[in-house]
Order: sequence, then structure tokens, then C-alpha cells
Amino acid sequence: MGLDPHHPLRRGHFGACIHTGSLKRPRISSPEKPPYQFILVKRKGPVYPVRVGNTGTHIKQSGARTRTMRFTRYLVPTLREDPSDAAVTSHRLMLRAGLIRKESAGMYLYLPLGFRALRKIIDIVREEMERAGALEFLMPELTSADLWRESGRWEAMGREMIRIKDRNGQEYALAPTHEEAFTAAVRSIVSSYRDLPLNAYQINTKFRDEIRPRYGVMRSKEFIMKDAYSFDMDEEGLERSYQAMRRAYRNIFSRCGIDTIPVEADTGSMGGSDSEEFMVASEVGEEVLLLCPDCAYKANQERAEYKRTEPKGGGPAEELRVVDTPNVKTIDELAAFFKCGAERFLKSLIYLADGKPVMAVVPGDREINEVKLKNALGALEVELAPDSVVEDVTGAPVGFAGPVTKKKIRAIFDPAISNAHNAITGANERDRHFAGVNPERDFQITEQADITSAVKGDACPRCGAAMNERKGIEVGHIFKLGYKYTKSMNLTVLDESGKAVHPIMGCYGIGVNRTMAAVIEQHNDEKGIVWPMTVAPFQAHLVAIAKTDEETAAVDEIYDMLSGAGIDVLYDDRRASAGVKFADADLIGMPIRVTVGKSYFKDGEIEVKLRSESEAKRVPKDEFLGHIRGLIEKEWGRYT
RNA sequence: CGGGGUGUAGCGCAGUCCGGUAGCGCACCUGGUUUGGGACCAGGGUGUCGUAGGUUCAAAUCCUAUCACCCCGACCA
Repeated sequence: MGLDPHHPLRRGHFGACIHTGSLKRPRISSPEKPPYQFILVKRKGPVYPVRVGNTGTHIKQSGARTRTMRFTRYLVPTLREDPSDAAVTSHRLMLRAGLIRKESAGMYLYLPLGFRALRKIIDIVREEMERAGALEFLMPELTSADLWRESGRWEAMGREMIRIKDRNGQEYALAPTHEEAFTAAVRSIVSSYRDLPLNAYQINTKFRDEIRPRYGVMRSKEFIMKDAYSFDMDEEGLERSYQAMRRAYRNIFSRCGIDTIPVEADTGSMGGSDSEEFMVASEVGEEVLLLCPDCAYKANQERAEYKRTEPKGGGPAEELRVVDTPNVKTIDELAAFFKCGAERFLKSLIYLADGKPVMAVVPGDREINEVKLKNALGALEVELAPDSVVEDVTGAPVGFAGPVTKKKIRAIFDPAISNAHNAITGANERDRHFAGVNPERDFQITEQADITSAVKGDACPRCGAAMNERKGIEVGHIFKLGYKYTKSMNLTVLDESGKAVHPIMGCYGIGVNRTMAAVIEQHNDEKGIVWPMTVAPFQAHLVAIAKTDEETAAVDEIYDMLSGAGIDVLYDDRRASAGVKFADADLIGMPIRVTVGKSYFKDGEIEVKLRSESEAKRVPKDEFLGHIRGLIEKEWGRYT
């Protein structure tokens, strides 16, 4: 059906194009229609949470149209200026585009537009989890202290866990994670090996009393997390569950349109063996990653290994001698005093490992990696010892500690120390250092472990190439938990022989809000957000540039046509100038922009533009729907 | 918790040094003219100047205390 340019504005002009009954619906835009229509509808039934569309399809089969997707009925409080407290791109754009507002530090509310995007991400997560065979639960947020006491974490979690009491003095935690809750639930439900393997997950709020919330929803006190827990009979089963999650995570992030870098990670206080974090490379990332350019090695700095290349120094071994070093304490001061490089010094720091003093000895140009140190010592907590303890165990003020000592203190050495030659170190005496220090002769390497951080340029532990450093945002983390919870909380099932055995667990998390922020970090330009089709709040944004009631009615019909065809469309029907509308459309960033203005009223051509491209295309009305559908398919296909 | 900074209208800010009873831009409301990249005219202030004390004839401004928020650091399943 071709457009008759002489009568483009006649009502019913699109009749042949419009799906079921779209013309019979009342127009809420008519001045005599009160705006409360949609409010009544909303109050009738559950409106939260709402599934968008049919699972697995991205163009709805029938037009479940509502009249609330008009700007004049919707709520898109865009900000023309940058909020002063937003330091990073995603935070700034989320506020400006009217997706979120701050409730207080570390707590954000989602406005309708922002919640739609969040829901799109949640839907993708849910689909991929279900596809991987996981079962969705919903756990309480308020968890009793007894649950945490069983695993020993009521004490171990520290102040990060928010604790409250009810009127009877019963203690609870606002759950920061749900290992205990799921273990207890499975314990009471499952009793046979026939019920395993089981992967139980939920998409729910988590509470953590972050020391410093920052970067908007990137690090907040309250956030939505998808957390999953797998229970298997043995390690082979766990490996299968783990690999299934590994695949699911890759699918989830690629469908959300973000490039992630999977890296080897520390398993943290959870214990366990294999662990992989999904990182989004970003300047505002809070994690440091070491990436090998030549092989596949990628690791979080907390864990990254590196080859020690420092050669054993040349020349004959010098005599051990004492040097007066008045007030020379720091490595920089020492390097200046001795006129040599920082690597010549044996940096010796006193830590408290679960309260007991330990001397950690590393090359002077290296940073101690406290995560590695903690793991090497088998400690739950390590912290730098206070000055008083340092003086106590070394017999000297801070700055003069060294491994050459008769004092009895546990000492742990980085492997590079065994290559030290004629080194310089504190003499455990005020204002004195030893020079000509050599291992084995002057001190014994009693314990050796990798306790320093790899940095840019260090040799890859696999292939030896110089590694690169990047900052990353952690959006997902999977790891093998082992038996920690099933044993401490005594979860057992009967095996084939009727014997009670502890299942082995895995744990898999995705920060949903953080993923949304990461999407925006990767998809924006100077004008605003550029949503990937898969997570965009709406698929299309219809901009009306109409002057008369007739023209307005004609644009309304385009809206009817789109929404009637099952396309998620946000309709800017405001009486505002074109510039304002275009600027807002760019800011909130729906993937397809449809402009109906003079080119339509004059030539019957609808203007279609991708947010990610600068050129618009004029499409005749009879090709319009097909064109839009094609664009949606094409854009959707980019992220699957 | 340490260091730095900021709290004045929905947002961005000036006014604080030197006390005199609150202002600018945008947004918002009313009427009109406009309408293809953040229009214009006319009218409208929507504010316990973060909070509580104190000094003073008089406090956004000076003093004291306190709270909140932001940045850097320490910390972080």
C-alpha cells in the first residue's frame, strides 16, 4: 500500500498496517480524557516485578500497549547540567538521563526508565541461569544471627555486615551474601544424592556497610545481586557446575553488550580453589588486572604471579658491616643515602597475622601483597603492626627492622630475597643499618612464599612476556567453595551406599546494578547513553515534531502502529522544541530514533536513525514497520 | 578512621573575607507568539541559607557544637 501524498493526515490512513484493534482504543491524549486511566489499571493488579515481553523473544507477539509510554504521562526528569557529585561517566549519565536518583550516600532509587533497563538485565540473567539449569529462589533479607554463628561468620564478617535487633533483642543481619541461608535451606530440603546436583539462585538485594560508597551504583551499600550456589556430590560434579556457570556468565555479559575480561582471582575469605572474576576494563575500576599480551594469562593483582628475574648480583660477597644511618628510614631516603637502587634493600615490615607478629621481607622496590601474605601465612586477618609492637619485636623504632636478628620472630621471605647479594637492611637498632648482607650466611630463609604484587612489565608466570596492567570493574565472580559451609553447617545427603556425605559447593555472583553501570561506561558518547538493543529501556524513541492537531493525530497513529506491532516505544509527545526533544533522545539513548515531522507531513517519509550512527534514513510509511523490525533484529543480533 | 573540600530554590552556582534581612542561569507555573538540534515576550519565587546554640539593635555572613555529602587514602564475600 503506497502513501497518498495528497491525504497523508487522514485518520485511519494506516489501518492496513495496524495490528489487532489498535484504532479502537481510546486516546488518552484527548484533552477531555482525564489522566487517571493508567493509575486505576496500575492499582488493580501486581505491577512489580513485571516481566517484559515473552522470554526469549525481543519483539512482542501482540501489542500489549499501554498509554503510559508517552512523555507527557511518563516521567523522564533529565538534567541539563551535570550533577556536581557525579565523578564518573556512568553515574553522571544515569543521573542526567533520569534513570536513578540518590536517596543518600550509597543508596539509590530507580526511576521507571532506569528500572526498565535494570529489568532487562535481570531478564537476561534469569534466562541464562535457567538455561544452565539453575533454580530460582527468593531468600529473606533479614537473616538471624544463629545462621551466621553456625558458620562462624557472625564474628568473621566484621563491621561490613549490618546488624540489627528486633524489639525482643533478637539479633539479625541484613544479608550481605547468602551462603549460610542457602546451605541451611538445602539442608532442610534435600536428603539424597538423587536431589543433586542442585544449583539454587536468587536475584535479590544485598546490604554491605561499605566504608566508602562511591561512583554511584558502582559501589553502594544496598545493591541487587544474582547469587547462585551449587551443590554436588564430588569434585567432578562441581567442575561441571562451575563450567556451566562459566559459560552462562559469558553469555550474560555478551548479551548485555559488555566486553568482560575473565581473570584468575583470589578466593578471599571464602576459601576454595578455582576462582574467576569477570572484569570490565575501565579507568574507574577499583581492581588492578595483569594481562599477558602473548598468552592467555590474566589475573587480578591480588593473585597475579610473576617470574622473578632479578639475577644474583656479581662480585665477591662483602663483609657484613654496620652503617650509621641517622634518621634514614624510608626506602627513598635509604636509596639517596647509599646512592643505589631500591632493589638493593631488604624491606622488612612487621605484620600482625591474627594478632601474632610476623616479619615480611621483600625487595625494597616491591610492594607487599597483603592478600598473598594472608594466604601464605594461613591467617584470617593480616594488618601492619602498630609502632609499639614493632619496637617490641625488633628492639628499634619503626624503619630499622631487618631479618638479621637474634630475636625470635616468624619471618617470611619473598622468593626474590634468595637472590639478594650484598644487600642493605635495618639493623634492628636505632639509626643503624647493615650493609653487605647475604642470605644463608647472615640470616636463614626459614619460610619462602610469593608475597609481593606483580606490576606492569613483570614477566608472565606462564610465558615470560612483559605483562600489561589495566584497571577493571568486577561485575561477576565465580568460584569453587569446597566443603566450608556444608561441613561447618553439617549439610549431608545419603550417597548410593546409604552413607551421609557432605556435598561440595560452588558460589557464583553477579552485581546487577554494577553491570548496568558497566554497560553505560562502555556505551556512551558526548551526548549521552547509547544503549545496546538488548538492555535498552525501550527499543525505539518516537519524536513528534507536529504543529497542528492534525499533525499530532498523524504522529499518534505512527505511535499506535509501532506499539501495536509489539515494539517497545517511548513517545515524546511534549509540546517542546525539536532541539529539546533531540537532546533528550540522545541523552537517554534508545537504540532507534524515529522522527515524524515535516518530511512526513510533506513527503510521507518517516525519519529513522540509530543512536549509534549519525546518518538518518528516510523511509516511506509502507516500508516503515518492516524497516524498524529489521533494525531491531540487526541490533539485537550484535549482542547474542 | 586520617587528609582535603562543599552544604544558599528542582539542577548548576554567586553572595560569606568586610553583618543591614537573599540573588543569577537553567528548570518549573500562567498567558501569548513559536517549533527540524537545548526558542521568545509578559507575569510568577516555589528558600526553616544543612541543624542547634551563642554574639549583636541586626547573622547566609562572626563564634561554638553537630549533621550530611563529595574527593584522596586506609578497607573491601
